[in-house]
Amino acid sequence: MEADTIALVRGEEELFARTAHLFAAASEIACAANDFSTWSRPRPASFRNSAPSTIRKIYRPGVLLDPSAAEHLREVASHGADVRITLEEINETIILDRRVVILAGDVVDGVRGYSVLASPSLVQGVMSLYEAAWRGSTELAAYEAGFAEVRLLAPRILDMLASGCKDETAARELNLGLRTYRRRVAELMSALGATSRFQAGVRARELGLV
Amino acid sequence: MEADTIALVRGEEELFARTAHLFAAASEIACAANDFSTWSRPRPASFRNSAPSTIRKIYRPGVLLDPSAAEHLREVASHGADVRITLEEINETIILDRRVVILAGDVVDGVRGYSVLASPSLVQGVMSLYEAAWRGSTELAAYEAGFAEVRLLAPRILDMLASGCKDETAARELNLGLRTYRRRVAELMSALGATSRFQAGVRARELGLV
DNA sequence: CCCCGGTTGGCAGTTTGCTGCCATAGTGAA
DNA sequence: TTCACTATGGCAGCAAACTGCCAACCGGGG
Repeated sequence: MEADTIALVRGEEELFARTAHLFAAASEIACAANDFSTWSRPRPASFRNSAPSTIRKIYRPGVLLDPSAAEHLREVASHGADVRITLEEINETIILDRRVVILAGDVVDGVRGYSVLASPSLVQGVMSLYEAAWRGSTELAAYEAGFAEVRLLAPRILDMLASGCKDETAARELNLGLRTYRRRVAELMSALGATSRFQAGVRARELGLV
Repeated sequence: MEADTIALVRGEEELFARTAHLFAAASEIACAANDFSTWSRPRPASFRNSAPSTIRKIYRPGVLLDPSAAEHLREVASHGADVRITLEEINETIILDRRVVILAGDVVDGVRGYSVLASPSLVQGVMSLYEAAWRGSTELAAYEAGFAEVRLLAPRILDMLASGCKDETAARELNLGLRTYRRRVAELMSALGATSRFQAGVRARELGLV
């Protein structure tokens, strides 16, 4: 892959086929993802012949609502990766050794497209954006500390929301004040990165929480 | 299975294993389902040794939003089945030859439970409810006639909703009046059988529409 | 004991979403 | 053209949801 090429790749299989050697050789990996389905597919161990010195990952808070996903994140973090949580919308991104950038694009016909960039100036630009996002995000452990409590109530809130009943009914059902219930819903929506209840419903379903 | 037995079955596999002979022998099948994942799994042709004389199916309007599901429904209908659409919430049900009732229950640990009833009085009761639902529903073809137009706009409405923007913004984006946009949303929600936007988001995602 | 930081929930005001009503405009049939 | 029917969208009133403010209510230190 030449240094100034922009390669368009369709599907994760092709992506990994063409970038396996880069992953294998990378000593520094930085990535960002909105949900957990991206970049998280287990890859053959053969792809990895030496542990990269630094791994940085940025996720949306929503992934923490899925217990197994949260567990996986903690696992990764305990192996030396830096995992952070951001409240902002973020494009799915991988940066290898500050030299190659992989940007996820749209899904057409069920397969996602990826752009692989190696041009130094482009990589430089993406890298600075990534750094900004990184600075604006929170360490996983710190975030989780204040998040554990929300998770306790979240499933029941989600059940109420998904049942289609109105806030007043749901609050009564959960023995909460209307104000408190709505506070919880607001926290939940912020955790899901949603700005409308419809969107929150979609994301909750995407994460398999309902 | 004795005539006055209520059998509880866990999972579709067990259900079909225990009722395959009933399906094979049935000359009249009536069923109702909210979405398309139930009862629609293709079954081995060996289960069927003579075509039932009448097949009746009731679905929620939401299934028509999924093109492939709608196509499948038309296919079934063209083979002689009576397919209808109802606006009401409806429990997943199968009635075989007016003698055996299968009612879907809750999902626990990922597998759905089913109750198989053969008691004449119970079957009678369920049957009358089914008939009521049947009378209150609309022939597929008739329903689709007035539905085609909604489907034209639905994807864009869904995109707007899923993007989290507010109605005013979405209406502008689609060159619609606010009133008309909200009318479309209301139609869509009714089609999805949702009473809140959160619920609509969940169902839209369930149907893979976003 | 008091003080503190945090949570709760009532109240009120604002925003957003919902719907009936109706004037208007377009379309097709008689 | 005239009539009937339907879609549109503005308006108004209402319902639901969001939010700031604040008083009340906890535990845990001092």
